Parts: sequence; C-alpha cells; structure tokens
Amino acid sequence: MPGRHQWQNRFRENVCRWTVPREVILALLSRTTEHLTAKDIYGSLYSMYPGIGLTTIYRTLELLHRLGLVHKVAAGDGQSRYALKREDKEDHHHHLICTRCGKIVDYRDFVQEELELVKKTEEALTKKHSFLIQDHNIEFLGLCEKCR
Amino acid sequence: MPGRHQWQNRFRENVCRWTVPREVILALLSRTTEHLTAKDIYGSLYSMYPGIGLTTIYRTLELLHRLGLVHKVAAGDGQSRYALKREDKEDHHHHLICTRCGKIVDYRDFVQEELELVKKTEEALTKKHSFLIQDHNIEFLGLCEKCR
DNA sequence: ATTATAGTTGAAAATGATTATCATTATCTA
DNA sequence: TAGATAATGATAATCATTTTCAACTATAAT
Repeated sequence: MPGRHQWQNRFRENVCRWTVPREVILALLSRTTEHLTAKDIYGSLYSMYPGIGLTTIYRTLELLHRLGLVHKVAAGDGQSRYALKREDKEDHHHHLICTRCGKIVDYRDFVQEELELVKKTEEALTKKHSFLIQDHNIEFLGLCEKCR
Repeated sequence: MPGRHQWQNRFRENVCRWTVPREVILALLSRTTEHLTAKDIYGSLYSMYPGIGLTTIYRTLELLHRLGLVHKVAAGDGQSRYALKREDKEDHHHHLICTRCGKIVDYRDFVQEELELVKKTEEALTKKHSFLIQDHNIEFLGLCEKCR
C-alpha cells in the first residue's frame, strides 16, 4: 500500500471518509497497471470482500476520477475502464485500443515529443475556447492480433 | 449532395444496398461538421422523414463506421457521436470535449506537428504490437465555459 | 418487365452499463 | 461516547444500444 496515507489525506481534504471499500478498491488499482472495468473490479474483489456492491464500485471510481486519482477511458465497447494515475513521470503513456474486444495496451513511445506538443496545444486551446482542460488522451484505435 | 455517387459505389462494393434511410443520413451528416448522436440525427430527420427508426440510424452509423466513412467519438457522457470524415486534408482536426455536457469542439492547431508524430507512432505501434490501426484520436478533456 | 434472393427496415422487446432511491450502517468530530 | 452526516448496498429505474422477427424492397437473373 504505497500512498495510502496520501490518499487518506486527499480524501479528508475533500470531506470524504476513508472507508473499507475505498481502501480495497484503491489497493486493487495500485496493484496493477491494467485498465479495469467496474465489473473487473467487482470480480477481483469478490473473493476477498464478498459483501461489496457494484454500486459502491461505480461511486468510488467516479469519486477517484473527480479527485484526479484515476484515468477513465472509454474503450468504445460500451464500458469505461479505469487505471490509477502514477505520479512518476516515467509512467506517462497513451493507449492502443482494440475496438472489438476492448483490450487496452499502453505505449510509451515518443513521450518527449508528445509532451511538448500537448503542452503547447493545451495552452492554445485553453485561451481560445475558454475550456478548463483537465486531461488529455492520445489513442490509436484498431484491431488487436486476435480480433483482426 | 457532394459525393453521393462515390458513396453509392462504396456501398455496392461491400454488398450493401443504396436505400433511402442511408441516403438521408449521409446527406444530413454531410450538411454539418457537428458531431451528432444517434438521437440528434433521429430528431433532425423526423420532420423530413417521420417514418425512420432509431434502430436504422444505429445500424447505418455502424455501417458507415465500418466502411470508414465516419468518425465515432465516445464523449464520456455515455453516448457516441458521429461525424463524416472529410477527404480534404485541410479538415484534419482533433477534439476538445466537455466531460459534463458532451459538447465537442474541433481544433486545428499544430496539425503539422501532430501528423508527423501520429505517423511515426503509428508505424512503431503497428510493428511492436501487431495491431491493425484504423484510426486515432487526440483529445483534450475538461469543462466548457458553461459547465465550469 | 417479372420474379427470385437476400439485404433492409422498423416496432417491440431485450440487454447491459450506469445511476437514483432509500433504509441501514459506519466514520469522524466534538 | 454520542451525534451528525457521509457511505454503503440492495433494489429499482434509466438510458443507450442491440436483438428479434415479420414485412418490405433493391438488385440480379430470367
């Protein structure tokens, strides 16, 4: 449990309570780099914590997203997938998404150039369109080896 | 109706028939640069063509997407939005998406740099992960002026 | 032109992800 | 420890998208 106390504090700041479901969900997310759906999480947690409700998982994920702790990705297969944001810069990455099965592969190529471009673009767009930009996505869509 | 005959041919090649609903939907999409939901389209078409069914709209949009004629964008508000692909290079753009109301703004800044990066990345990823890449998205997520 | 064939359509029902409701329970503050 | 209130989880409700299926129609062959 790496940033457990940081999380607790982050929660308190936002008038949120530190509860068992929240801890368990964060712990699960921090153990993997996969992008999980709400049901993935429900399934993984079931053996450890059979009482947990799907509703709570959705609510918690939404909260984490609101607090900026997770990335939310719409894979185009109808479900949203979530992954913990890693603070460490080395981890910056984008997605390669299979539009048939929803599989998400992370890639980290050309990060430096991406970051420069993203930064420039973000500044320009914020001014031009009065948007409050919170996140960005660069994704490539296609078919994975199996689905091709 | 700009590319009407091209569309007809494109359809024939794929064992698809050229029907009234399909023509009407394509005509509507070609009249705007907005990103429309299935319901938007249903609503717009209703006065002109009251008989059309939502089902058909979904089916047609999926077909157009499969034929590579439209872009499909998941705005994160639960609905998919569709826009006709324009062949003309001047039109290349990406999206600024409001995660609260689903509004999509196109932008065309730094296109040249983007295209270079995209091309390089696409080549690298295709090889490395055996993906068949069909499309890409660069999008910035946030809150528009009204939703902020 | 007529017909046979397969692709299309639209209404209704089904599905599946996500959200709202609400009584109960748990966290945190004083 | 008690009280205020946020969080939980079961259930029902929403809402976008799909499936089903009988009726219809574009197209190719006759």
